[in-house]
Amino acid sequence: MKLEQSTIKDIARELNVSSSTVSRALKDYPGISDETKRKVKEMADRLNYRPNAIALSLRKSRSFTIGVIIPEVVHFFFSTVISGIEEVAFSRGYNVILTQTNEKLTREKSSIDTMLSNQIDGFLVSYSKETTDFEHFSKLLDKGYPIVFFDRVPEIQGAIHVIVDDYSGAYEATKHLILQGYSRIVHLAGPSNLKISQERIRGYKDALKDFGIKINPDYIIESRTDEEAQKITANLLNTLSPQPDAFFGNNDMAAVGAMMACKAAGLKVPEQIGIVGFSNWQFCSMIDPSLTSVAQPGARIGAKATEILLDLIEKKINLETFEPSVVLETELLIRKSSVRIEK
Amino acid sequence: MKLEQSTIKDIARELNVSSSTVSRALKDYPGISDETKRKVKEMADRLNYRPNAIALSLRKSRSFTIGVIIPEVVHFFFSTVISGIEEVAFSRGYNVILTQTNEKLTREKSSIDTMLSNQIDGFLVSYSKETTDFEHFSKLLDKGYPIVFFDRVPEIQGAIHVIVDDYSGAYEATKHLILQGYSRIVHLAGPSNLKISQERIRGYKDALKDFGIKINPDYIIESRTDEEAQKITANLLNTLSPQPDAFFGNNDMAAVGAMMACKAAGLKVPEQIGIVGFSNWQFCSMIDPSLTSVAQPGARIGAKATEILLDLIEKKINLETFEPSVVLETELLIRKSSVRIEK
DNA sequence: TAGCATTATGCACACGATTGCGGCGACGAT
DNA sequence: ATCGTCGCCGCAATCGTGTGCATAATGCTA
Repeated sequence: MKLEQSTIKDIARELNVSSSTVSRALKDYPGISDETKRKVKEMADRLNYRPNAIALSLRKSRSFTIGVIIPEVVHFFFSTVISGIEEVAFSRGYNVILTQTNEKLTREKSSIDTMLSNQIDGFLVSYSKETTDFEHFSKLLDKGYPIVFFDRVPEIQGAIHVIVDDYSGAYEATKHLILQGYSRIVHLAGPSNLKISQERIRGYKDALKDFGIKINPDYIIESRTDEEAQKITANLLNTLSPQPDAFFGNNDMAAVGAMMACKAAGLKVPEQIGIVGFSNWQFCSMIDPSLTSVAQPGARIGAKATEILLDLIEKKINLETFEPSVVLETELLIRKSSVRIEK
Repeated sequence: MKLEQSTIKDIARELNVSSSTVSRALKDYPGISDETKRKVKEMADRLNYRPNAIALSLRKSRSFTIGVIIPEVVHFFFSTVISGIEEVAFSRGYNVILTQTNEKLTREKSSIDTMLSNQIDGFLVSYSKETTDFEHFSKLLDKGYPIVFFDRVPEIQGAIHVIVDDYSGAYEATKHLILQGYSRIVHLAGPSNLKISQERIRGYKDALKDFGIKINPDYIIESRTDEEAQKITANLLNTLSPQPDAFFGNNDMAAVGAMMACKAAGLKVPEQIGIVGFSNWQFCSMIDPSLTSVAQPGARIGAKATEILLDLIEKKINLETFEPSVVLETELLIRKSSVRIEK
C-alpha cells in the first residue's frame, strides 16, 4: 500500500551527511562542494528520489496547484476550456484540480472550502446558474486571494475575468441572418441572471436596430434545454402570425431544438427558416443542414485565464495597472442552416 | 496573498490550552472534558477554523485525493465518466485531480510522476493510444499501489478494471442491422491495439457468422477521425461492387462521417443504407436522421470504478477473492438511421 | 491521611523539506 | 603566533496536525 518513496533523509543516511546538505546539493545551492553535489545527485538518482510535494506545500504554504470550478464537464465548451487550462498550468509546473458544480450553489461553496483547505494557490471560476450572490468570492478577493473568472463572470469591483465578446458575436450572427433576408428573427435566450445571456440579447437587439427592424418582445424567449427550445419553437410557429422566419439560439442545443421543430412542422431550412447557434459544438458540422454558429475559442479562454492566474500567483502582475477584463473575439462560422442567397 | 487560515495553535492560544488538547477535543477523543470540548468547538467556529489538509496528508501519508488519467476530456464519453467519478469521490470525502494525456505516452508517464509526488492515494486510468507497454503501471501494481483501469484496460495479471461489454454491444448492433435486412455491413474499426476495438470487431464478426453471412475482410477498415471515415466511405461506395448497404462505426464520429458520405453520394438513410454508431454521443438524437447507437453507461463506469478504487484504498476489498473484472452492459438505442422495416 | 485509580491535560516528537545561523578547519596575511 | 576570511557543512526550528507517554489534579477507599 504505502509506496515507500525515498526521502532526503535516506540519501543523507546513505552518504553520511546531514539532510540540509542534501537539500542544498539538490538545488545547487552555493556553499556545497562540487564533489558532494555530484555524490548526492548520483545517490538521489539511484534511490529514485522524488521530492514530496506535500511536505513542500506545507513548508511554503504553496501547493503549486490551481483549482478549477466549472458548471459541467460534459459541455463541449467547458471541456475545451479545460484543455487550455491544463496545457498552460502543466507547462508552468502547476497541477490542476477540478470540480464541477452541476449548476448548484451549495456545491460551488463546498468545493471552494475543500480547495481552500488543500492550500490551492488560486482559482479559475465559471460560476453556477444558481449563483446570484457573490459574497463567497468577494470575501476571498478582499483577502487578496487570486481568482480569475471566465465565461460567466460576476460584476464585482476589480474581479479579473476572461470572456468572449458575446455582444459582437450575437450582433454578427443576427446581422448575418438579416443580410440573408430573414427579418422575423426569434432569439432563444439564456438565463437572464448570466451576463453572457444579457450581452447576447443586447447584440441581437442592436443588430436589429441598426438595420431598422423593430424589436418584438415576443421574439425573445428564455429556454433552458433543447427539448424546451423545441416546444417553444413549435408553439411560436403555430401561434404567431406572421410566422417567424429565423431562430438565433443562445446556444447550439437551443438552435438544434428549433431546427427539429421547424423540420417537424414541414418547413425547409434554410430556404424558409434560417437558424444560427452559439458555441460551435462538435456536432454543428455533422447535422443536416449543418448549423451556422458563433465559435467561442474555448482553449484560448482557458489558456489566457490560466496565464493571468499564474502571473497573479507569482506576482508578475501589478493589480493597480492591470486591465481586469480580457475579451477574446468570437468567429461566426457560416454553414448551411442560414444561407439562402446564392453567391 | 496568503489567506491566513486559523490553525489549531490559534485556538489553543486563545483558550490557554495546548494544541494537543484542541486536536483531541475537535475529534471527540475520550479523555477530554465536555466543558473543554465545548469551548474548543465554539472557538473553532468563531475563528472559522478549517483543518489544513496538507498537514494532514503529510502526517498520515494520505491525501484523500485520487488521480484520474484519461486521454481527452472533450470526448463526450469521458466527460460523462468524469461526472460519475466526481460524484462518488466527492460523497466519500475524496478530491479528484485530473490530467489528460492527449493520447501521448510521455504525458501519461509524467502525469503519474507528479501525482505520485503529490501523495495521491490511488489512480483511475484509461491509457493513451500510444501506450503498448505497461511497465509503468505494473511497477506500481507490484508495490501494491491501488489502480483501477476503465474503458481501455491493459492485460496485466491481476489488474482490476471496469469495462462495458463491447462484444455484446457490437453483436447487438450488427444483429439489429441484419434483422433490418441489411447484409453488406461495413465496420469502421478503431485502433487495433486497443482491446475495445478488438472486442467490437469480434462482436461484429460473430453476429455475421451466427446469421450465416460471410465475413468480408474488405469490410473491416480502421478509421481515426470523422473526416477519414467520410473519405473511406465515399471510396467504398465507389469501388466496391456490390455496394455496401450498412455501416457500423466503432464510434459515433465514424458513423456520422459515413452518413455524410452516403448522403453526399445521393443515397437515402435508412432506406438504402443503414447506419449504427457506438457511444451514444449527445448529438445522436439531433442529427437527421437520428443515429442509432450503442450507449455506454459512462457515469456508471466512472462511479463503479471509483467505488472499487476507494474500497481498495480503504482496504475494504480482499484482493485474493475479488473478481478483477467488472463488466457493465451496453444498450442499443434504436433511432431512425437503421430502421427501414415498418412495425 | 496515605495510597490508588481515574480523569484531564501537556510535552515532545513525527511526517519531509527548507533555511538562518553558527561551527569548524584550512589558509593567508600581518 | 594570532587574527580574519572563506569554503563547507550541521543544528535546529518551522510549516499544521496527530499521538504515545508522562504528569498533575481530583476523587475515592481503606
